[in-house]
Amino acid sequence: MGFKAITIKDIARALQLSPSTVSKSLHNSKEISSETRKAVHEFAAKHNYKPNSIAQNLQKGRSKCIGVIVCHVDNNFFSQVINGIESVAHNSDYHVIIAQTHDSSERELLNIQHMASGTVDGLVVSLCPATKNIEYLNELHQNGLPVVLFDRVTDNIDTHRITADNYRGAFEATMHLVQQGYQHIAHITSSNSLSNTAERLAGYKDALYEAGLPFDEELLKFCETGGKLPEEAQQKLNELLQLPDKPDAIVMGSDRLSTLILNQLRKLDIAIPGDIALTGFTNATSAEIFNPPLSTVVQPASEMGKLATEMLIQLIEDKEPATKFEKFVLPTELVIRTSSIKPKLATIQPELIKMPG
Amino acid sequence: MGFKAITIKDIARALQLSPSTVSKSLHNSKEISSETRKAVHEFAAKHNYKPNSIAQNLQKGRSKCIGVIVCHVDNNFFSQVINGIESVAHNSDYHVIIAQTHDSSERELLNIQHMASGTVDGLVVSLCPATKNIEYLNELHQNGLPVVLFDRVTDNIDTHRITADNYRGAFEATMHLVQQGYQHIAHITSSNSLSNTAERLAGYKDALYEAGLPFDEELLKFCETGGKLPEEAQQKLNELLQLPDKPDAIVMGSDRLSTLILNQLRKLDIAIPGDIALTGFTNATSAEIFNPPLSTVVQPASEMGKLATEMLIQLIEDKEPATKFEKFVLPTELVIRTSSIKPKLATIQPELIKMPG
DNA sequence: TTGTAGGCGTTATCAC
DNA sequence: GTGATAACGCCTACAA
Repeated sequence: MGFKAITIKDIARALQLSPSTVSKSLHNSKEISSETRKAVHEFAAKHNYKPNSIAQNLQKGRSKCIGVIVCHVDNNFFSQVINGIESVAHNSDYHVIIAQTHDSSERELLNIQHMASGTVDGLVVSLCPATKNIEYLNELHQNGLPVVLFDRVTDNIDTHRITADNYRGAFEATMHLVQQGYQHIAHITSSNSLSNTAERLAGYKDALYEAGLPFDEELLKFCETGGKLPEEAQQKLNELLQLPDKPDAIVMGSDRLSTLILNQLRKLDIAIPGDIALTGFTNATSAEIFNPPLSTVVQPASEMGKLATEMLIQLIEDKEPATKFEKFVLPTELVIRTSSIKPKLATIQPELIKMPG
Repeated sequence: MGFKAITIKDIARALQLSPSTVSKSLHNSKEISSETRKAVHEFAAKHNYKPNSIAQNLQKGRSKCIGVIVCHVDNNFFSQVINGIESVAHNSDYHVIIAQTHDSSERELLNIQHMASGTVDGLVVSLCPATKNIEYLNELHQNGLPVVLFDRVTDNIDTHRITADNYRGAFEATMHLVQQGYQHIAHITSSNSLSNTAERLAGYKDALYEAGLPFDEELLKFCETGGKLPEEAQQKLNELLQLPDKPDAIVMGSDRLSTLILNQLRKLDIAIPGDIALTGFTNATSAEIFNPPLSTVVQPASEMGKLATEMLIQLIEDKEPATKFEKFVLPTELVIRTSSIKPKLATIQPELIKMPG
C-alpha cells in the first residue's frame, strides 16, 4: 500500500512558496500577507490538507494520546470506564489507545513498555491480579511518565489512585442482608491479590462484626481466575452448598462472578432469595431484568474513567512534575432489587414477588 | 511535565560512537563488530532503551496502528468486536486506537479525519445511522487509506464489508416463532437508515411470507434512536399494545432495544411468553439469566472483529493497491430459551417453565 | 568496521 | 513578508 497525504512541502511547491511560509499561513501568523495566507488556505482546503500528526508529535515531543491498560474490554465495568475516559480525552483533544492484558502480567509489561516508548503521553492503568513486580512501571513513572491507577491499584507507585468505595459497597450490601434477617452470609470474591478484593472483604467482615455476627472462614471463597474459568466458581459454590451449615445469603465480590453464580444457583434450582439471597457487585445494566432482579453494588464506572483522565491530563500538561498525589474514592451505589429481599410469606414463590419500584 | 526517554544519540554520546553505529548495532547489523554491538546492547538494556515509535513511524511512513470507529464501546456487541480486533492486531504488532461517534455524524467525520492524518494505517468502521454523506471517507479510501466496514456498512464505498447474516438471523427468529404457533408477530427495530436494519427487516418479512402469514405495516416499528431514548421504545411498544389486534410475539431487531423492551413488558406485567413471546437480537452474555431467559439471535462479534482486522492488515501490508473487495457474511446463531417457547398448558405460570438444556 | 549526510513532516528561530 | 536552517529521533545509503 502507501497512503500518501498532501504535505506542507507539496503546497509550498505548488504555490512557489517556502515550507515555512506555508506553515505560518496555516497557523494564521500575522507575519504573512493576507493574500498569501488566503491562497494557502484555499489550496489546502481544496486538496484536503491535514497536518501529519506524527510529524507534529515528533516535533512537539508529545503524542496527544492517552494509553489505557485494562484486563478486558468486553466487560460492563471496563467498557463503561473507557466510555468515561474517551469522553474527557476527546474534549481535551486526546486520543485513546487501548490495550488488554487478558490478566497476563507479560502482556501488561509488553503493552505498557510499548505505549511508554513515545506512543502515549500518559497511562490510565488497572493492574493485573497476577502482577507482582511493577517496578518497571514505577520506574517509568519516576522518570516522568504520568500514570493514574484505577480500580485495581497498588501502594507501590506513588501517583493518583481512583477507586470505587469498595469497602463501603461491600459493607452496605452485607448490612442490607443482615437487616433483611439473613444470618449466615457467605462471600464469594475474586483473587485475594487484588486491591479491591481486599477492600470488599474488609467491608464484608466489618459489617458482620458490627451486626454481631461471627466471621466464618468457611463462608469465604476466593476465585483466583475471577470468573474466567466458570468451573472454579461452580466448585466454590458447591463447597458452600455442601457445608453442614449452609449460607442463607451470598455477598458477591466481583462483576463476572455475580452473573456466574446467579446462573449457577438457578441451574441448581436453588430459589433466590428463598433458599439463598444474593447481592451482586456488577455494573451490568440489565441486572433489573435478571431472574430474579439482582440487587447489586454499582460502581461509578464512567465517573472513575472521567476523573482518572482529568487527573492524567493535568499531570501531562502541568509544567513542573507533580509531587503530591491523591487517592480518590468514589461512592458506590447499592441498588436493591428482589434477589436480596427476605420473603415475608414462605408460601409465595420468590420469583413472583413484585419488584420494588 | 516532560517525560524524556533515552535516545540513540544518548547512547552514542555515552559510548563515544556515532548514532548510526548504535542504530545498526541495535538492529544486529553484521557490519558492526561484535564487541561494539554487545556494548551497545548492554548499555541499551541497562538504561532501558526503547526506540521512539513516533520517530520510527515518521521515518517509515506508517504507524502500526489501527483505528476503530464505533458508536459506543459500552455495548456488548461492540466491545466483543473490539476484543476480536485487539487480539488480531496485537498478534501482528499493531496498536488499536478507538473513537466513539455517539451516533453523531460530525464526531464520525472528526474522528475519521483525525485518524487519517497519519495517526493510523487503516480503519475499521461501523457507520453512524445518521451519516448520509460518506464521500469524505470514500475519498480517503480512493486515495489509498485502507478501510474495512463492518456491521453498519454501505454500498457507497467499494471495500471489504463484514456483516453478520442479519437476514438469516431475523428470518430464523421469525420462523421459530411461527413454528411455535405464533401468528401475529411484530417487529421492533432500529433506525431504518441502517444497513443491518434493512436486512433484518427483509428476513422478518420473508419468513412471514414463507409461512403464509400477512405482513402488517402496523406491526412494524422503527426506533430512530435505536434505544438511546427509552421513551421512544416504550411509545412504540405502547402503540403495538393498543392495536385492536395485538401481537402475540415480537421479533426484536436491535441489541439495546431487546433488553429495553423485555424490561418494559415486565413493568407492564405482560407475561413472556404467555401474553407475548419475544426474541432478542443481542449479544448480552447474561441473556440466559434474564427473566425469562431470552431467546436471541447472537452475532459472531469477536469473529467479525478478527476477520475485519485480518482483512485490514492485509490491505495495509499488500504492496499493490487492492482492486477486488469482498463481502463477508458471517452466520448468526439463534439461541432458543424460554421467552419464545409457546406455553403448552395455560395454567402454568410462564416464569416457572423449565429452561431447555 | 565505523561515520556522515540526508530525509520523514512539522515548527520555531533567525536572517533577509 | 518571506525564506533558510535546524531540530524532534530514527533509519539507511553511501563514504571513509
